Amino acid sequence: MESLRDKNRKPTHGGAILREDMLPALNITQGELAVKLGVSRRTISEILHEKRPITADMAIRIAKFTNTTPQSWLNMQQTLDIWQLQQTNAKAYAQIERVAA
Amino acid sequence: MESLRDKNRKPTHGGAILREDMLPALNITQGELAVKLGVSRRTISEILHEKRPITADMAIRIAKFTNTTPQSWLNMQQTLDIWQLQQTNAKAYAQIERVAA
DNA sequence: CATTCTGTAACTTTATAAGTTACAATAATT
DNA sequence: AATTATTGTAACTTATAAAGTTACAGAATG
Repeated sequence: MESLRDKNRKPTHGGAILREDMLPALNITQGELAVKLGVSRRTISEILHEKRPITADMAIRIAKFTNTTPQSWLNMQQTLDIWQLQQTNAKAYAQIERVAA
Repeated sequence: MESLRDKNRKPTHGGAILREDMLPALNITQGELAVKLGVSRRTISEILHEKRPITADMAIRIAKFTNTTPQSWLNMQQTLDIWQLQQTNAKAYAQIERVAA
């Protein structure tokens, strides 16, 4: 079974939102965006391709430029980070026992 | 003016919750907690003293052990990260202009 | 007072975000 | 079609920081 709310589904990367929704609307090149945000073109490119996380610093920059909140970007990243760790560290986490409620 | 909701106030570190609420209730030593979570005693000590962030990995470990959610711990950390960056990088962020809505 | 627990210094290892430069490939413009 | 702009990415470097280990002094506990 699959659905939009499938918990096992890989969460959305902020870069996808940026790439699919924000950038087209802004009508701006990656190079221009990089200058606006004060980062390198490479950083922008890699975020758009979901090759690196949106860090707290990047979230603040993107948020300011786009009139959104840093939290909205970081929450996405966080959800993804947790999902990824649960995949890669499943064994380690399975060893942790819950305390009695 | 100061209040609990003061936006300029430094946000709470997850370590404070752990130190003040969770640990006392659990009746467990730092060393024991470290073993339970599968990390070093030093890591626990420093988190309790708010000397390091609660990373995604730590959030998952703490959450599993205490029957809470990784998100709740990471959200706190995130809010703190953003607050701290806005203090230290204020100049850089001030340079970023907002796009026309 | 003896044992346990805690804080932290010193040091090492590992990971990774981010920058710069460069170049080939693709896309857009005239 | 030819020119120019834009993009993706490799190679390399730098900087930061999370986490571990060991060790020891001081505080707390029994």
